[in-house]
Amino acid sequence: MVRLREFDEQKALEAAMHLFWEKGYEATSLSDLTAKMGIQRPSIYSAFGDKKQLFETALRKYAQLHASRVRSQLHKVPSVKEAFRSFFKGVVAKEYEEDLNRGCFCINTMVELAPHDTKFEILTREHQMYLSAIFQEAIEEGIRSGEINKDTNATALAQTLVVALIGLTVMMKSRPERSFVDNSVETTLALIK
Amino acid sequence: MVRLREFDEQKALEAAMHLFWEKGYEATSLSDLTAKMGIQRPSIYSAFGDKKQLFETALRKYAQLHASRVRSQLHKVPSVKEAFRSFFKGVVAKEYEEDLNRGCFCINTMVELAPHDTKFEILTREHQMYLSAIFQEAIEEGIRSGEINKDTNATALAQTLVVALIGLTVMMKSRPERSFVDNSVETTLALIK
DNA sequence: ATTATAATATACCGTTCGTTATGAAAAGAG
DNA sequence: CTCTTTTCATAACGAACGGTATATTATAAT
Repeated sequence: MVRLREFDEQKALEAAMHLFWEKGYEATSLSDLTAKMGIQRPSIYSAFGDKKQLFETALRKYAQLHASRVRSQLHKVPSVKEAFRSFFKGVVAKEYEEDLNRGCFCINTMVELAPHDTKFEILTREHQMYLSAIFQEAIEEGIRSGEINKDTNATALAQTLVVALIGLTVMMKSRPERSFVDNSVETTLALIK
Repeated sequence: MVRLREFDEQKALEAAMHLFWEKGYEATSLSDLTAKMGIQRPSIYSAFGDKKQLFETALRKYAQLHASRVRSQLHKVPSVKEAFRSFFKGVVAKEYEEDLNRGCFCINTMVELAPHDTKFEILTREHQMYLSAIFQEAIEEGIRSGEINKDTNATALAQTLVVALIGLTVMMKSRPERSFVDNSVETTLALIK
């Protein structure tokens, strides 16, 4: 039992995550990975397995970070309606600030891998379900506090907001005029009554 | 001047379109293409140029077919509201009927290529703008006929429906329970008042 | 029938792909 | 120090990639 690992496994994984996030699975080569992760090929294989396994590990890490980020963003403001508004506006603002348009790693994977790989179909579906549950809890809290109409179908509304979020994120990859997404956000938020 | 082309160029292009649609750009190889198109590599290059050019031609063909299909679907029923309902329900039904989940070729390209290739950023954006214009015209017709509230912002509503359509199409790639998308469709359609 | 031209089919090009065998370097255990 | 074990770096593996040179086949014009 000797010679400890010289590289930071979590740092290397984050580098891989950002690379797969930006370029997708197929378009990311092992040469890209070794360059950005700062380690050699055999180190990748010994620490993370093959390319698909590394991708899966990176995606799981992303999903965790993303879910906790969404959860905290939604509870930053006392008003639920304002929380959703600032959340959606934040997503839009962030995407328009960046030069490169990475969107959401999970959504990218839903498009690239989910249709041909059951493992990623399940993984991405469960993440969306989790987001939907987060949304639903916030909505139900708004109903209890009287901020949201009490005959609101919280489940259906949460699911609709998840779909809208996906649509927005994908739409922004084609860089439409800002007004397009702004209009869409405002119109969608009007569903929270 | 001599020896006419033995293969049907449009048939070959359609085969390429379905292949790129199903697998995306990177995951589709020239061997896949020659197999499905029924022609050899040099025939592809002489008739369609390189892989990227063939992809672009296939996507343009898809966009034309898709736009005309959407337009006709939206004008099949006299009531605009019912037209949108049957359109969205048709999209959902079709996707759940199929074994393989291809989604929309243009949306797939928005995710895979638009962020890294300006040509496809523009091409996919313009298609979404065109769809939005088709939606908007239908909404305005509904306003004129009195079926839709006259203080409706037709532009914003059309843009919102496009975003919802994208979100639905992508979400279905993870094969969620049918109720998820059904709820989402109904809630979104409620925006047309 | 011969010639010229274009489309086919075969086979191969150099690269790059994901993966791994090999050996040197490093460090705790005896 | 010596042994043992794991990590690291180099380099190579076969396979598949996108793309093309070559030669054969087929046809319209002369």
